[in-house]
Amino acid sequence: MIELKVVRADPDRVRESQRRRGEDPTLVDALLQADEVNRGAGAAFDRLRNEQKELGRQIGPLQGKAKGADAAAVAELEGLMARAKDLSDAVKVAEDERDTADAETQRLMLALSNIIELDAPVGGEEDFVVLQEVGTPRDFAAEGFEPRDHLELGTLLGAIDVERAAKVSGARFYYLIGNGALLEFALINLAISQAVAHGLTPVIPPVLVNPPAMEGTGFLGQAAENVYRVELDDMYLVGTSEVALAAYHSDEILDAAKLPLRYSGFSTCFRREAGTYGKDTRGIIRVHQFDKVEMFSFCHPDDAVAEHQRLLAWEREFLDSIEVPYRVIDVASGDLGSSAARKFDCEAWVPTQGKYREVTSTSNCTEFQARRLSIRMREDGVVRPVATLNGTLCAIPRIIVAILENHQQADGSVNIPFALRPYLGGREKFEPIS
RNA sequence: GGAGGAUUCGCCUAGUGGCUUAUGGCGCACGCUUGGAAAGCGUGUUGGGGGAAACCCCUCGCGGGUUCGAAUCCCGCAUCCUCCGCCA
Repeated sequence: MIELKVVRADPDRVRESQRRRGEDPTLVDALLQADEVNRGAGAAFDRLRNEQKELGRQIGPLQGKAKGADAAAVAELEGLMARAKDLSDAVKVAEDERDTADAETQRLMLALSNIIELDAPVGGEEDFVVLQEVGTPRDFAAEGFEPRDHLELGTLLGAIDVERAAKVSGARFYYLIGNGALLEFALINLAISQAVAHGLTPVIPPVLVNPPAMEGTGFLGQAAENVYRVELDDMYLVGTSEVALAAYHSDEILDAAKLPLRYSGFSTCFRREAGTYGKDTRGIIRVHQFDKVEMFSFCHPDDAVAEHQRLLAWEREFLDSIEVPYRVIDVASGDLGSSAARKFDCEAWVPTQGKYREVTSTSNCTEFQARRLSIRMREDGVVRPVATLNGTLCAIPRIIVAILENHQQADGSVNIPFALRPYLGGREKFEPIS
């Protein structure tokens, strides 16, 4: 959530942010009104409660005197008790009113998305700005053969089996087998060693989390329909290890001098992919379950923009090392998640689709998640929220798509990028199985 | 799944209904002392909200209840520990 003081002091800025996102700007006005009511109710409760406590302090000693059969004390006590009784009722009513007003304010606070960075391009999904293109797509026509798509290649190589996965789990599932499984392990090893080389702490987090963790990271808002819920136990399967990494330091006050704290989480990710019927039905581009190495940083809010660039650079380093053409885009305001103030995606070239497809994504969530999860820092005695940022290092299926399609040869074999070879026993290529 | 125990400030801890405005220690910060340090002494040290300020309110795992008044009594839940059962 954003800071209530900002909403009070500069409501126009928040309205503009909502507008650019294509979300409701009148939420701001509803919130301001709820806040007004809430503060009034809070002050009323405080006053009554103060009076009640003061009265309570008089009753105690008086009861001692009254026991000594002091008639005046008994009379006074009766008077005080009568007033205290009335006050008690009034306090309960005031407390209910305050709680109601507070819950409404809180509800609206949680409904507001993060304030976007003003430099982000304005518009919808198609209004992104291309920041950079790296590498050149191969000219398969010039090479004299028609490229196979990743599923055909994966099947030839004995690396991917979606037919049997459909039998076992249904649509949008897959087996990585043989070379496919080995490729995943190699990718993870490469990603983690790069992360460790940059000083990130590797983490294997839980993938089943409780409601506050999910809510705090911002995935129960507009993204809720894509989250798997384990109803019997009131838990959620994470769609990204970002959830477990962000919540790792929840309810903590970190030492500002020790920031940034950087982690790289490896976990399985689960996504319902609701509302994507008919999209990417072939292959493993859009699946319900996949493994991913994710970077996560808790940093000083003043450093967040620079940290965002750092995460982007590390994403690019990984893509460079698997030698596929890609571009970097600045995601438009209407396509940001509710937590993100700014988002950059890296999209790898997919030859058989003739276009770039998202493979990694990095978001600056500023203090939005930290407020919800209560992750703060102490700096010169002052306590304030940290900034959180996340970025994909390697989302397995899409990286596999990019590698298979971009490094394929006419005979159906696939050259292994140099950086991966050490993690595959020095092999240079995957060959079709007989 | 069953039975017991625990949960108070960064850590340890006192606290069985009203002088609790929560005790003491460790740690930490600042100061005094010192040639310098240690020790010693003094002061400060949970978060959050409201208010111009004085100050007020909330916060003793969480949620209810009893009461004029709850860290304290009652009920429910969560987490952790021990034992039993089951199990990778």
